[in-house]
Order: sequence, then C-alpha cells, then structure tokens
Amino acid sequence: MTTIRLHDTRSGELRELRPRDGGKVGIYACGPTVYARIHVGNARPFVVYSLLKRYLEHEGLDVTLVINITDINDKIYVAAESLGVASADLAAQMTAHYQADTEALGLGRPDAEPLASATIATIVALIADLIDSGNAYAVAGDVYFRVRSDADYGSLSCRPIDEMNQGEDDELSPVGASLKEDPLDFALWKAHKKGEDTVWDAPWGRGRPGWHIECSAMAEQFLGVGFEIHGGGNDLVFPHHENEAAQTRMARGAELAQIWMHNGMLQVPSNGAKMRGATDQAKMAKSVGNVAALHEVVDAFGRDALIMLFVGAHYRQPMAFDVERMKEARARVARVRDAARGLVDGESPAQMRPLRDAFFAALAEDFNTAAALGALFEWINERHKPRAEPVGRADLVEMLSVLGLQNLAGDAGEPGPEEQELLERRQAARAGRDYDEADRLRGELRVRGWEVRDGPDGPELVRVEP
RNA sequence: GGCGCCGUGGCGGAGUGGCUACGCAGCGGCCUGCAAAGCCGUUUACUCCGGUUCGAGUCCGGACGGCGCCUCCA
Repeated sequence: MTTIRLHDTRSGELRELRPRDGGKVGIYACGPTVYARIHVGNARPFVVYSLLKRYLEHEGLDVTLVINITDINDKIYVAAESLGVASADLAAQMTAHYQADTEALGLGRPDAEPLASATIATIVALIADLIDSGNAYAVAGDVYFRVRSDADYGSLSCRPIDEMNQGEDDELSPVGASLKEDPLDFALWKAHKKGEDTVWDAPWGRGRPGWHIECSAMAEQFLGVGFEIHGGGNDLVFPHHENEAAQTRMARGAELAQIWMHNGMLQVPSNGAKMRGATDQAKMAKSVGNVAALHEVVDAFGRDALIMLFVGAHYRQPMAFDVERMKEARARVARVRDAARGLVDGESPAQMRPLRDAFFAALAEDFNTAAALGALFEWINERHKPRAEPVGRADLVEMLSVLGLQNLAGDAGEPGPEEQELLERRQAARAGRDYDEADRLRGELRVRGWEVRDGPDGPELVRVEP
C-alpha cells in the first residue's frame, strides 16, 4: 500500500498513517458552533477533511468521518436571547443552515454529525469516570478537570504548563471567588445559571457540559480511543484540543488520536492589502467582523471555484481570501472544464501516466493538494499537445474525483432547439457577411449560457456560466 | 512578553541541496471576419546579513517583517 504521511501537531513532524484495524481509518474533525450561519473560513476544515476522506478511500482505506456540531454554548445563549428565541430553536435553525450550506459544496455528508445535545449521557459518563479516577472534582454544581494531574498536559500544543491560562469560566465564576483549585483547571460541567434555557441532570447537579468534553465523548463514541486522525483549525490547538487530549488520556489511559492535523486560517486583507508584508490583514473570524458567508460565496462564484480555491494551497498554510482570489479560482475551473471537453471514454495515454502518478504522490506526502493540482495542470498541458490518438479521460476523472471536482469532466448537456436555431441564423448571417448580426446572435447565445467557438470543423456551442 | 508557523517572479502558490512547479493577470505572435478556446514567446523569482558545501530558495546562525495561538474562534 502507498505510504501516506501526515503532519502531526504534537510531534511537529510528518507521521505515517497506520490504521489500527485493517484498512479502517477514523477521522474526527471539530465542526461549528451553531449560533449563526457559517463563513468561508469555517468551510475550510469541512472541505479539507471531506477531501482527505476521498483520497484515503481512493487508496483503498475504509474511512469514517465524524464532524460534530456544537449546539450548547454560551454564544448560542447570548445570540438567542438577543433574538428573543429559545436557544434550542436557534441552534436547530442554524444547524439546518449549516447542513444546507455545506451540502451546497457537493462533497456529501460526514458519516456522522453528532450533536452535543444528543450526546449528554456519554458526556456525563465520561465526566463521572474522570471524577472517579481523581482527575476531576465537583464543586458547587460545576465539575473541573484537574490539569496538573496530567503529566503530559501541554504535549499537544507544545507549550510549558506554567505559561498557560484557561481563561474560560474565570469571568463567569462568582466575583472574587473562583471555584477552581487551580487557575489552569477547566470546566467539564457548568452548573445551571439564570438565563440559560437548556439544562440536563447529572449526578453532581443540573447544568450543561463544558466546551471541551463533548468532543472527547463524541469522538470516543463514534471512533473509539486511539483512532487515526483528529483534525480542526489551528486556532483550536490550545486550549480546545489540548484539553480534549488530556481528558481522554486521564480517563482512558490512552491517547485519543494518533495524528492531530490542523488546517490554516483564511486571511482577509482589507483595503486591498497584499498577503505578504501587509499589516492590515487578519484571520477571518466573526469576532473580527470580516466574514464572508459561505452561502453567499457559493452563490456568487459557484462551489467549483471555492473548492478550487481551497485545493490551490496546502491545507496547513494560511490562505488569502478575497474577490480576486475567487475570480482566479473560477478561471482555473474554466481551464479544467475546457481541457475535459473532447476527451473520449477510456484509458489515458501511457505517456501521461507519470503526471497522474505525481498527482497522487503529492497527496501521499501530507495531503499536498497544491502540488497535486500542479501535476493535474501539467497533465492538462500534455493533453493539449497535438497527438494522433484521442485522449482518454480516465486519469483526469480519477484526479478530479479525489478533489471533488469530477463534475468538471462531466457532460454539460446538449444545446436545445432554440440555441440550435440561433446558431444556424448566425451561420447564415456570417455567410452573408452580416457580422453585426452574427455577433448579436453570438451575444444572445452567451446570455443563454452557450459560448460559440468557431473551429476548423465549423462552430461549436460550449456550455459556460451565464 | 512566551510558544509555533512563515517571508518565492505583477498576483496567488508548490518546492525532497544541483535540471521549466503550476495557475491567474498583462504584453507580443499563430489561428480567426472578429472573438473564444488552444498553442508559441514573454527581458528568469526566491526579505537581508553571515556560515556550511564543489554547489543553497532548500541546511545552520543572526536581523528585519508577517501570521496564528497564549481569551470565544475552523
């Protein structure tokens, strides 16, 4: 089997993917908190891990992808209150939006999309185990994780324990009286507070789960302890993933995941600032207010262009996002689509095989979609060279399928009778040297989504974006 | 301030010490009634300063700059 290596945050190195059980691979990626519609930045991990799954399946592995949905959270309470709706209703509404918005990416659904609110029993049981083993303590209805009981705490984010600060909860605790034994400790369970309209029973009191415990619980429930790949944005390394790892380590005596993958952030330059050397750019984040909603971007540029944008850079790198980048991605899509026209069914020429192989070799080395895309475009350049035999589409379809862009090599459909008639009228006009009329008819066809291309064998109608 | 990542041609963006990444845009040309698509060409880039090496964008040290995390965040 192909050796597949992925960058592991904890070791800081590429690690070979070694499935525990035969060819089975579990991937858990942290999904959104549903208090508003998601932005393009939130879509990056969804795309990265969905495509990683496709690639691993291409390599013959049996992949289970789990992307959770956080539907219990302070932000949801706050947003719901300001809207005057029940927090559970807001979360349900935004969950539906999230699923529709990501569905529009056309990459399918994860194998499981667990909700925190539907995993309470598992969460409570995990917390109970942590209390029983002395790694957590209940106080006044809250439950805290005893960070210093984990000798390996900090090993994921690679930072010394004494320079860390959990922050969360400190401000929410009663004034001047933190309930924690140690400021490093973080909440596993939060006692019910006024204004919170969702609450669950637990042995230590009514309340709700803390931020980090849900992922430990859901990942274990769906994939077991010690699964292959845990992913998410690199802004989650600390404290979220550090805490997740610590919880499972202390409760189970084993590491939650083998490889911790983290994708880079989208960067949004303001005022046309350039990516490099600019001072006025920032990560796309709701708190910064520089977000572009996923559904708006997909509506404006199409899912093909957005996926092309994402695969155009290595997943770990920060990625520039703005209108110009989207236009460029759209142009790349057009080049691929054009290259796919005129291909015939069947195998591709043997001389082009090395480029197809280079594509997959790039993916095997830390899922380098940017390098792979380079090989794909080299394949396209080769495809355009004059050759005696028609070119089979097998290689191209195989590569595009892994990128979720196989539709670019699909059949665009046939022009209808009206378009055919317009084309014939244009031909008649051209024959009569009435080029103004011919150009007018060409423009009419363009508006209908068909581009006229005059070739040696006469005009051809090509499907394009209207 | 601490930890981590990064600094490549007009722009985006790969890059395992030695041979054209790739894409987009612009310009010139071929083709064309004009276009589109495609093809050819486009004065050859690696922040700066040292070091290692026969040879460094690619390794080491330093400087400067950027980004992320350290607080909710994909």
